[in-house]
Amino acid sequence: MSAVTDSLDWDHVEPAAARRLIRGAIDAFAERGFQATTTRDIASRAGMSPAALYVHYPSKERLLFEISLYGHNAALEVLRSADQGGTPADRLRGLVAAFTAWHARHHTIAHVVQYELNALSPEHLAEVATIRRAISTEIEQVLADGVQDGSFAVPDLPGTTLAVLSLSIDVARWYTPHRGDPDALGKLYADLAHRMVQT
Amino acid sequence: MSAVTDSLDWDHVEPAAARRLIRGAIDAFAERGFQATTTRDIASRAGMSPAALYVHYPSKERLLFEISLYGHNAALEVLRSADQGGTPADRLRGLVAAFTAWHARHHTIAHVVQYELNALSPEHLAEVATIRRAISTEIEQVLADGVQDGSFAVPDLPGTTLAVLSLSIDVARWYTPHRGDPDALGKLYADLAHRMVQT
DNA sequence: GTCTATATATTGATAGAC
DNA sequence: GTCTATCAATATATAGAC
Repeated sequence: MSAVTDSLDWDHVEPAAARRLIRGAIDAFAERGFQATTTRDIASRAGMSPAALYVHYPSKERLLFEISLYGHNAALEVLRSADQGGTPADRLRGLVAAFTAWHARHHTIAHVVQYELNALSPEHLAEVATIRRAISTEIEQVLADGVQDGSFAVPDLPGTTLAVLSLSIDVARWYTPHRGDPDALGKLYADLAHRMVQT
Repeated sequence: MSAVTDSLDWDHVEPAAARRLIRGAIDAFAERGFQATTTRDIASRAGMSPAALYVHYPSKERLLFEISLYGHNAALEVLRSADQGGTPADRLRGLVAAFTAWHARHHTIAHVVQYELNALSPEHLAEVATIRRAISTEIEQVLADGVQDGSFAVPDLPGTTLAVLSLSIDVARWYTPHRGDPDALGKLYADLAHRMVQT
């Protein structure tokens, strides 16, 4: 995984105060949830007064949207970068390993991305849902390719796609750094996902 | 699955007003999350004033605890009832099918059970965590038995236990009734889980 | 662009009548 | 056991000085 596609340091956010707010919001949302997080808490983590937050973002929801949008795009990019060609088996293993490791390595933002969707406005949710469909399609296409060339047996393609995605996504629910190396977890899950579909 | 062990109609809660509060709270917590749910909303769903809630429960958190405790016990009971003996493969398939179908059929309460843990008080969380460990042990033991008799190949027992649990638990995140029959989903996931570990 | 101070709304929970 | 009325705390967001 390249350093660029895995970059989640929010260096593109300017000025630095806005970046501190994003980082503070991610930590707060992941720890306590969107609704339980106060703007005072976010501002405090960024080292400023509650009022200063509104110079950079018009609402708490907008902060969540920026995080969710960029996080979803980062996850999609990781998947696409991981598709290195080769047999469907190789490709599936690469996708699952990368997607799983991403959810472990970036478990804080991944938690916000996967479990705070219902706090988004309907318009913002729709925008994020487009990216989620693209993520799902990446997995489904590889499974379909494996069925096509006979290397996979998948009686229920949508259901199995969802199951493979579930495996990786649920990592954001339980992962903490003390639970092991993200890449090792990625390899384990790549193996398990491959076994689920191989002929 | 017997009607008794799958019963989640809260008939044991008396009087009826308290039962209406529990049911209203489950729907509200699942729809909006614990923090975003107001006591007014819960009372309104139960057809009473906000003040009447406190006659039956001392706090909003206590309502969540009652739901979480009973929900966890119901999930554990479903797992234990599903262990009908036989080969490790038969037992694993039975456990995964039942546990998955339960999360689909009772996706509303399952969502509260799985995703509102951090809203519990430390004491209440500790009580629920005991049940969660028992649930995990049920799966782990069957996998260990399969390794023992040579029918399963599981290089990482804790990691694979977590992966099997993830598959079922994540159902509570995405399932809605229009996404298919709970029992059919259970059978699909039983098959996928079995393939993950079979030699 | 940050601050202090505050407007305005809403929250969880309580008091007291019936 | 339910109600109306309300308290006290806290929330998001804004006003205006610097």
